[in-house]
Amino acid sequence: MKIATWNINSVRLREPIVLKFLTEQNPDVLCLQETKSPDDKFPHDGFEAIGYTHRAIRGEKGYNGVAILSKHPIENSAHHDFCQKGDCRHLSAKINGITIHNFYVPAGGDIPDREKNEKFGHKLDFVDEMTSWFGKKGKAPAGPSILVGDLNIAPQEHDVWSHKQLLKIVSHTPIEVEKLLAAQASRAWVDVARHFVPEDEKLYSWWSYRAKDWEKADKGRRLDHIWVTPDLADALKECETLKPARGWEKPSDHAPVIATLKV
DNA sequence: ATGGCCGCCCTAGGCGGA
Repeated sequence: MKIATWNINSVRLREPIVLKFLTEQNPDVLCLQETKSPDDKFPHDGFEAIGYTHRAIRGEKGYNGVAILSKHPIENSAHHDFCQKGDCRHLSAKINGITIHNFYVPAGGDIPDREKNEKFGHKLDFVDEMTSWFGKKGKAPAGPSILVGDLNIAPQEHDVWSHKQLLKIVSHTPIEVEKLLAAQASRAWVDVARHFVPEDEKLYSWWSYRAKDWEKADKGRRLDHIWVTPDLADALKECETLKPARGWEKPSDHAPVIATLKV
């Protein structure tokens, strides 16, 4: 099973490169974030035509939005309303007996202080709720699971271009990292990218639109993650970040991350 | 931090992204 995650920053605008990605990489499942499309305007037809005949979508106008495209039947899909905002930041689907969670964690605004910036508070509360929901007393579904998405936190020193310069920048502050690691511990989730790439090697999935030359500057962050429950760890075969996709025509600022499992 | 770019929306400046 090949599963991919990609923050697409408008699925309608970027339908052509999503189709290119699906055609070239042929994943079984693709989880999208920031689709920025209400459900009645989701571009189903192109995905249907190339074999992604099973889809779960949860979108809203203008912001957020998540979708799961699959070549295999979706046995059931569900949504958990983190922070009770009624927004579109989580969607789960059971495919081939595995529960897949697709997350778009709040970005958190600019100031890393919940007293001065309520978006930062929302982000921290969202990740706390992930920890409790997946914890022993939580209501998240049991069994083999894969958690993917734009978690908007780069936890490790070499998940950012400069650990020192980003310590006070939202996405890499110690409080965010602490909370993300707690969420990871809630089910002993295995960080798939780091399962294959040593911790002292730089690894990014996002490069800002603002850099004049994103590739040359290479000031990236690893914000997009794939986690699996420990019962799936032995099945892990490979994990790739498709960096060239960041340079495709009219790209997203995120690159897709792809994991392959022998299941 | 590079705050220089993107995409969305009651089409145009404001909001959100990170």
